[in-house]
Order: sequence, then C-alpha cells, then structure tokens
Amino acid sequence: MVDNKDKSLVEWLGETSLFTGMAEQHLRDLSGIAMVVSYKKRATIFSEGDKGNGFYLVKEGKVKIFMISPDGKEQILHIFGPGEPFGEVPVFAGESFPAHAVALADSRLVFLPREDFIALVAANPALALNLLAALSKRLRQFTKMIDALSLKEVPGRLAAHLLFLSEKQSAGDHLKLELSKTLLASLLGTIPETLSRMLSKLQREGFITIEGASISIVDREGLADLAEIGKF
Amino acid sequence: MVDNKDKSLVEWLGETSLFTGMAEQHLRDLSGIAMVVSYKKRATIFSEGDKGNGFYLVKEGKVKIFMISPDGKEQILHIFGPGEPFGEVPVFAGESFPAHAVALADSRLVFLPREDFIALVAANPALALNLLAALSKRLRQFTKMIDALSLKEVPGRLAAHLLFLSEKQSAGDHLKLELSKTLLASLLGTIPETLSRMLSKLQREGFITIEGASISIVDREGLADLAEIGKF
DNA sequence: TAATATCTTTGACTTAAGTCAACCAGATGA
DNA sequence: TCATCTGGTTGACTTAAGTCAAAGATATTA
Repeated sequence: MVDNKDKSLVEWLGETSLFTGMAEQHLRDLSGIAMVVSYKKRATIFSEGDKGNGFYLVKEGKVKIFMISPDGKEQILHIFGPGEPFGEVPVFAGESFPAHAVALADSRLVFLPREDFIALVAANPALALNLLAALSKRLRQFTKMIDALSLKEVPGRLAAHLLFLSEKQSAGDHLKLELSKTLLASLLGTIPETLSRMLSKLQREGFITIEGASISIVDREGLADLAEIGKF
Repeated sequence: MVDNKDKSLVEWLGETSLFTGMAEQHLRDLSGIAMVVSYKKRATIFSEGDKGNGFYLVKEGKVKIFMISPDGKEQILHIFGPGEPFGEVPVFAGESFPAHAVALADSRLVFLPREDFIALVAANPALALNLLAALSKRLRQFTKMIDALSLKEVPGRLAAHLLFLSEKQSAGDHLKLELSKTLLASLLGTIPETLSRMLSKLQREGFITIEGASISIVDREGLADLAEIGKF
C-alpha cells in the first residue's frame, strides 16, 4: 500500500516539467522527501514574509500567487495549475516569500522541504539544470509582464492575453476565459470595471465577439497589432 | 604571461557573487572557457530575440538591460555593474534574449559560452546552487518591480528608490543619484518630465532637498510612508 | 428554494501622468 | 570658440484608467 502510493507519486513527479527525464532513483529520492498536503479553496498556503522552508508542486487544483498594496489592491503574479512548481525563490535565495499564495480551488500540493531538497540538488546536477531552466523561464515571463505593465496599455495587455489563450487552447478562433473577470483584471494589472469596458470596446470595434466567458476572435490580425503596439 | 593573465581572471571570478566559495580547480575550469570582450560606450551587446550562446559578467563598466515598445519608449530592467552577471536566462531556458543590452560606459565583459558552461554546471553542483541563488534573487527583484509598477504610483516608486540609494550608499541622509535623470525615469517606469516634477514636489513638500544629483533626506519617515503606500 | 454573497456591467466623475512645445544649461566636438 | 547635442525643467493640454455608485446577474450555501 505504502509502496503503491509511493510509486504513483514517483511516476507523477517524473511527468512534471521540473523533473522530466530524471533517473528512477532520483525520482524515488524526491518522493522520499515529499509530503502531500491539502488546502481548501481560499486557504492561505503562505503569506509574504513567511519563512520559506520549502516549495510546492500543484498536484490537483489551482493556486494564485499575488501581492497586495497597503490600500488593499491585489496584483496577481501567477496562477499555477497541475504540474507547476511555486515558492522556489526562498529555497535558493534563502529568504522569505516575496508574495502570497492561496488556493483558488480545493487543492492537493506536493511539498518539498528546503534542506532535504538542497541536499538532493547538490548530489544531482541534472536536477539543478532542470531547476535552472524553470527559473529562467519564469524570469522570462516576468520580463514580459514588466514589459506589458510599463509599455502597454490595458487594451494591449488584454489583446495579448486573448491571443495567448487562443494559442494555448488551440481551438481555432474560439477561446474561453479561464478565470473570472475579476481575477483576470488583477492578472492584467487593472480592475474589473476597466476590463469590462475594454472587452466591450474590443467587441464594438469588431475584434472579437463575446458570449459570457466564450470569446471568438474575429480580426486576429487587428488583435495582434493591438497586442504589439499596446494601444488603439 | 598567459599564466599570469589567467591567474588574475581566476581570482576575479572567485570574488564574483556567482562564483564565491568555489574550489580553485573549478574557478580554473571557468576561466578556461571565459573570454574577455570589450564594448565602447553605447555599443550593443545583444538585442532582444538574439540567440543566447552564452552569458556575461561585467568586469569593468556599466550595462543597461532594457526593452523598447514599438513606439520607441524604453523600460530599463536592470543596470549592472562590476561583478554582476547578465544574460543567463537563454542559457538555461534555451531560447533567445528577452531584452536588449547596451554598454552605458566603455566596458570589459567576461563572456561564458553556453555549451561549455552547461557542461561545467553539470559537473559541479556547488556552481549550480550559486546560480540558482542568483536567479532566485533576480526573480525576487522582478517581483518587487512588478509590485511597484502595478501597485504604486510614481512618487511612491521614486521614494522607494531614494531610500534604497540612501541605504546602499550608507552616507546618512545624504545620497547621490547614480544615473542621469533620464535613465532613472526609465528605470522607474516613467518619463523625465514626470520625474522632474515629482522630485520638485518631494522637495516642495519637505521630504527632501535637491542640489543637482545630490539629495538630502529631510523627512525619512514621511518618505518611507510614501514608498509604502505608493502615493501622496 | 430562498437568501446571501459575489461577480459583472454601466454611467458620471476625477486624477495621475503622459504629450507637446519652449527654453535653458552643460557637455561634446569640429 | 563657436556650434551642436543631449539633458533637464516648466507650462498648457490631453487622455487612459481609476473611483464611486447603482443595478442586474450569477453563484453559493443554509
């Protein structure tokens, strides 16, 4: 039974982008230090400033990483789903979490404790290279986010997000918003009212048609221009 | 002669945050693959989209990492000085540079070619851990930058920067802006006119006094409040 | 299913910060 | 040393997007 459970965790770890291609033995080592923990929807996983004693992989569910300004405004940094790691920064930078994490749905997470994990990394360069790749990709994402926040206006960021979703879902010109509009607004660095107005405007100007959370791209090229130049 | 030159590079590498605490032999390996290259002020080191065949350490000089929007606005991501590494992202994420790099002054850089460097990392877990720490710290910085750009207004970002400089220079309440106001404006995600107005405003409201690039903090607590809440 | 809470949209208004333009002061260089 | 740049400041104006408020639409859950 324990064997069985361990085995499935090993397999699951091996399918994770962070640990793909790793030797069976290393995956077993990993699963040996891993703990599976559950969080109810809306539960706090960690808060900004908490000491980072380890990091997480999403096994099931969805997790929001965000910051809050003193007057209560929220900026979402990431939404992570199954297979994705989060909270690694303090593991290696040796400090506390720079943001908050809460479960957006009932979730099961795999927790890797810092000390044990570092020992594994020190013994296994392939693991380190995978991690370096993961952190580098995240840096690239942040670069794009800073670009969007500082150089593009809301319509541009929204257009870019719609094109991203359309590509990710690869359902032609049809796509579904995966987040509530309130969450999406925060992810795009704006507020629900503005997002609502911009979606209407995109429809009014003939770029898209909207039916609830379902959106059809009518003028893909126009949308791409908008995403590129960042404003109407 | 060659020996001598190599030796000093080895020493220098060992003093670098990325490679501190590494064994002599590993430092020798590193210097074996390193190339020192020179760039004149204003020279382009790489551009967004260029293939990343390696990364750099600043040996002498100053390098600006930035993005440009289609209409020509520039957002600075970092300014790197001696000892600091840049351009690592594509080495591990295996893609192209996400931003531009130009020399702000005549500079000498140490270039580490991708393939050789990865081979060293794969053989040397301590190196990998140092790198993981460096990338994690950079992620933390970006987190702060996104926080500032999306949740704080210009006066707040400026106040935070002044406090940062004052701490970094540890010269009491006296500090010097290290960049031209145009560059600083871009680093803070705004434009020179706005920066100029905000500096005047901070002085007018009694937070600071300005004499050219020299600034004295008059009301540190007030400035800290401003940095915290992000606006007047 | 009723009741409560949360999300979404729309309208009127405000405001932070960008644009455009003019001007001055140093710095650079022929 | 004069002429040209580049950098910094200031003023008038515009504008994107946030605030506040109200109402309707969906979800949640008791």
